[in-house]
Formats: sequence, structure tokens, C-alpha cells
Amino acid sequence: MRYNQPLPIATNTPMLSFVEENYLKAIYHLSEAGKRPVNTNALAEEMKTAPASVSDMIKRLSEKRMVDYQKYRGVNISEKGKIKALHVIRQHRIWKVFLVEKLNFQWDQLDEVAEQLEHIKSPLLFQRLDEFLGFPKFDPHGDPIPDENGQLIEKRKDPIAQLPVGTAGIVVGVNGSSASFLKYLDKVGISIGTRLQIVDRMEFDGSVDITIDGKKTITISPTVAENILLSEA
Amino acid sequence: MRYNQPLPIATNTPMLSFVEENYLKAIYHLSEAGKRPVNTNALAEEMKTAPASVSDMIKRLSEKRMVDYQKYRGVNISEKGKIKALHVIRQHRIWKVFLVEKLNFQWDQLDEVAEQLEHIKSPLLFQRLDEFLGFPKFDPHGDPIPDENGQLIEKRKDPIAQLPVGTAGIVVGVNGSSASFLKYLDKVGISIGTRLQIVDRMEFDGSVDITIDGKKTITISPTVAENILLSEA
DNA sequence: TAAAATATTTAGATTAATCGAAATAATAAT
DNA sequence: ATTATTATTTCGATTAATCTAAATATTTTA
Repeated sequence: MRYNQPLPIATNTPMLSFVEENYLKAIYHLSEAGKRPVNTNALAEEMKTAPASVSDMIKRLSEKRMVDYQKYRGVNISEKGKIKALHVIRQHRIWKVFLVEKLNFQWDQLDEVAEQLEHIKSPLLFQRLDEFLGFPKFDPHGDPIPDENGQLIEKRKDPIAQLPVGTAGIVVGVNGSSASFLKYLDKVGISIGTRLQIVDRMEFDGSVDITIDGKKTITISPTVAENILLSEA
Repeated sequence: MRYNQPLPIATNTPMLSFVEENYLKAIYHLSEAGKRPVNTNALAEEMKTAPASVSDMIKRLSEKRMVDYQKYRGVNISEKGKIKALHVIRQHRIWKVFLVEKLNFQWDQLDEVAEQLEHIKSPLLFQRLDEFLGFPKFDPHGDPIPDENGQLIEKRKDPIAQLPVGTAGIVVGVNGSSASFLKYLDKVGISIGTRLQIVDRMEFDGSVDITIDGKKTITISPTVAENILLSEA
């Protein structure tokens, strides 16, 4: 079926269908995680589709030089494919920032919508949206947002619980997404981008005292400390 | 090809593909404009597709009870189809407001992107977006935004040039979209939602004096008066 | 009202994406 | 080094959307 998608703006990389983009994203993620060729079954699992479908699609992506593929040998993403994938990931993460910061979405409502929005074709839209959001570097899960060229400044992100007393950093994400946890963070004034400093740790239970934005100091439970991710800054 | 679209949230109206939605929108618009059955050729023209494709698609939409159709007799949108169409139109216009108000898009860059965004499936997204934008009633072209139920409060919108002296109203749109015209409007402080009053009209050339937001009064040329649309309020 | 012109539909093909079942290759186990 | 197991690919079909060319209707015009 034809997509009625607008024509490519800049045809440096050829236009891919939504589905092709999703495969590329999955291949990228799986090869980052597992390192070395992605096997058909894993991809089928990830894409919730039959292995036969994966074989078909991989063949087509290979013809488009988006992946390197040899029969029975699994698939590796190509340089072109990587750029494409990072492009989609960039758009996905930018939308997530928008949904959380501007529309007050909760963590667990994000992906369903972002997975649709990420495929919108409009460089202008993303430039403007990026600007509107203040050029965010991390999405609400603390994952880094690649730049237009697919450059991705990977920074360590560690739970407060694993950092030494004295460490200062920016909140770049949280683990989990329970509504009550997010409400708690909201109440104490912590969100993505908030600057925290670890001022003390109680040895007997792992509670931590933190200073928020250099203003008030509060004590957080070990569980909370485990679930707030900081990045040096 | 399958869409990988998310499953329908509320399955009161069945899930339609992007393309089906676009046809419905076109049928709705054409039947509003021309009144009475939409003929195949007109639809083919509107959809930039072959008449044969239109026949095929109409048959499918008819099976889904989205249109009433009899061979060689043209097609009428059904009640179900109308609701669907208005839904898409609502989403299109809400996005347009967002693009102009938040991302500073120009009038002529709007439709290309809005036509992609309008098909996103997420009631929550549109609730929140609507709220974020302050529940706008008109899009940047002055077209009314249907509510969630497809109710559409049609209001007259007339060029200033055609309204009598003394009339007050809200700017609900503009004709045309030249960059320089928009820049001019911006300079004099007129945008969607601005309240204007017509205080005088020069008979010899049709220039009009208007008061902007009850504050300053300026004179606009007949051309400008022709291209600013007011709605009573 | 019959012929000419126009509009619409059918028929047969094509492409993207999918699937299940059968065939084949690779890997693990004896 | 065979055999058994598992992974992967091929084959044949299906669905949505499209197309061109040919066949029918409808409408217009003489």
C-alpha cells in the first residue's frame, strides 16, 4: 500500500516507510545492547512479528543499503542505517520531552504516542520544536537526544544511591514510572534538569540528604535514591 | 501493507487507515462545498489519484458504512463518516494552532505538517493539546474547530471591507498567506483573537480606520481590509 | 431518440507488508 | 561424525492501495 507520505525534503537518505524506520530502530537498539549481528528471531520478537516477515524486510533494507546482511549470518546496521535510526530516535525523544514538559504526560503514557509522532517528516517541525523546548539534551527517561547529525553525547547516568557524598549533578531521568512516585517528585520539586547535590548518606539504611537547586535540603529514602538518575554537569 | 497503528482506544467508530481518513475528509469537504453527491472525478482530482482508485476506495468505505454509495450515482458521507471526518478536521486544526502559536510557523508551511499530524491516534494527546492551547475555537485560517463530538459552531467570518462602520469583532483569520502581509499584521499588533472595531471608512478609496484591542487606532488599506476576517463576538 | 461525449466501473497487475508451512542451513548433542 | 535441535529462509497466499486499459453507464447534443 502507498503511504501518501510527503516527498522527502532532502533526499540524502532515501525515504523509508514507517515500518522500515521501526525495523531500523529495533536493529539499532538490539545491536547496541547485544553487540554484533542481530539475529532474526530476536528481531521478530522485538517487532512482534513472524521470523518470515523479518527475513523479507531485512532483504529490502539490505537492498537499500541500510543494513549489511548475509544469509543465516544475522544483520548489522550500516552507517546510513545508523544515521536514519538515530534520526528517528532523536524525534522520538524530542516528542517525549514535549509530552512531559508541556502536556504533563506521565512516564507510562509516553511511548505509545511518541512512537507515532517520531515518524512525522518535517525538518522544520523538529528544529522549531527543539528550540521551543530549549534544546533539551536528555529525554524524560534520561536517555540522551542525538543531534541533527546523529551525534549522541553519551553521559553516565547513575542512581543517587550509587554516587558518593558530595557529588552534584543534574537529574536526567528516573527508573520506573509509578504515578505515585512521579507525584512525590513533583511535590518535592524535582524534575528533569533539576540540579541536586548529595550532602549526606545515613549508613544504617541508605537514606540520603540532598540539596535541591542549591536551595532546600531534604532527606530521601533509599528506594527514591535508587530511582533518581543523575548526570555530572 | 499493515499499518502497525496502535489499536483503537474506543472502538465506537472502527479504526480507519490514514488513507481512508483522507478520503473521508475530502468527501466531507467536497459535499460541504458542492452540496449533494460527490462525483468520482472530483474526488480523484482532490485526492490526486486515478478515478479507478476512487471507485475501489469508495466501495470499501461503503462496506464500512462510512459513506452511502450507489454505482454511477456518486457518494454521500454517512453520519458515522461525518463524525470521523470532523474528528480528523478537529485534529488538523488543533495542530495548526499549535504550529502557529507555539512554533511560529507561517501560514503556508502549515498544511504539509498538519496533514501528517492529524492522523495521530491518541485521545489523551488531543485533550491535553487542546488544553495547552487554551481550547481554541478557530484555527489560524479562521476555520472553526469542531469539538470532540464533531459539533462545529459555524460563525460568519467576513472581511473587514464588507462590514459596516461601527462593527466590532474578533480576528478569526486571514485570506492568503504572503510572508510580508503576515509581517505587517505582526508589526501593527494584529493576530488571531485580536479584538477590532471599525471606526471609519473612507468612501473614496475604501481605506478603513480600526481600533485595535480598544487601544490604538490605525488606518488600513482596502487590500488589507479585504484580507482580515472578523467574527462577531 | 440516437449518436457523441463524458463519467464511472470492472478487470487484471503491481507493490509493501504480512503470514503459515515447508525446506534448508547452522549449531548442539550424543 | 552423525543425528537431533533450533534458527532461518523460501514458497505461496493474503490484504490495502494503487494503476492502466477496457468495458459500461450516463448525460449531452444534435
